[in-house]
Amino acid sequence: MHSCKEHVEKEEKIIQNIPDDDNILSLSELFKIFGDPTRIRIIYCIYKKKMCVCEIAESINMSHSSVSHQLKTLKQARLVKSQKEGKEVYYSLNDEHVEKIFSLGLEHIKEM
Amino acid sequence: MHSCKEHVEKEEKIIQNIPDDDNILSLSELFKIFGDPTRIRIIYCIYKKKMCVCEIAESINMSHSSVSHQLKTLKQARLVKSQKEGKEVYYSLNDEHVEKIFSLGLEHIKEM
DNA sequence: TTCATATATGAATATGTATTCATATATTCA
DNA sequence: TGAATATATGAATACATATTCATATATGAA
Repeated sequence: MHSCKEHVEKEEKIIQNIPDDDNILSLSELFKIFGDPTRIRIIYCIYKKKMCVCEIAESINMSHSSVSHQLKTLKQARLVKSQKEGKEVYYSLNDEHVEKIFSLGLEHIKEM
Repeated sequence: MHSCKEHVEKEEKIIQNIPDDDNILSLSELFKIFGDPTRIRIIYCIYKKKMCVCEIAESINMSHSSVSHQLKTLKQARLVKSQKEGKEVYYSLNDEHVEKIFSLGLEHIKEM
């Protein structure tokens, strides 16, 4: 056969198929957001209807502070949006892809 | 209106829509795997054809050791499979969902 | 067998991050 | 105005993890 080094030279075009650094980083950042159980739970909470921080915290049994921090993360990633109503701030999903990405993920783990 | 506490009592059914802990954890573990740029690059490498550790390392310009560690992670998550050929070990994708999850992710970041 | 190459892996290090704690701001109500 | 409630946030802590380094194993070639 041939050595590994020869392989790499012959297959250099593969490198061109890899998205550029910006896309790689954006993509991994996006998935990193979904890679935390608390954030998954929060997203499920507001999946069907908007909820305020207090409701979310009670529902998933986490501290208000922790939920607030994670909501900030989710908002910076533009996956949720917020809407102030009096004392309360209501959060809801901001992206139609979230549902699809979730269902694919669930499909995957159910087949494993 | 009504207080936040009243809200939570009225909406208790929302909790039932949240998948159980096992599924939440499996889902976040799955996305966590995709949440690292090195692993994303590796997956792109072996997206179309199997590659050995050495080829992957050269392609993404990472140390063999680092790539090997990450391949172990990917294999434990059952996203890649390996196949020994002589001195070399070839890795390839092990899941038809990966492609779909990636395309959705790319769709998302391109619209942001 | 000896050497070179390919891969794997435990340990150490460095970095990132989730949660908690204390505190600040804002709103509503008495 | 003062008290209670809802949310936000900086700092500290605790924990997870990506990479490196050193080393081990395995295969093939000389």
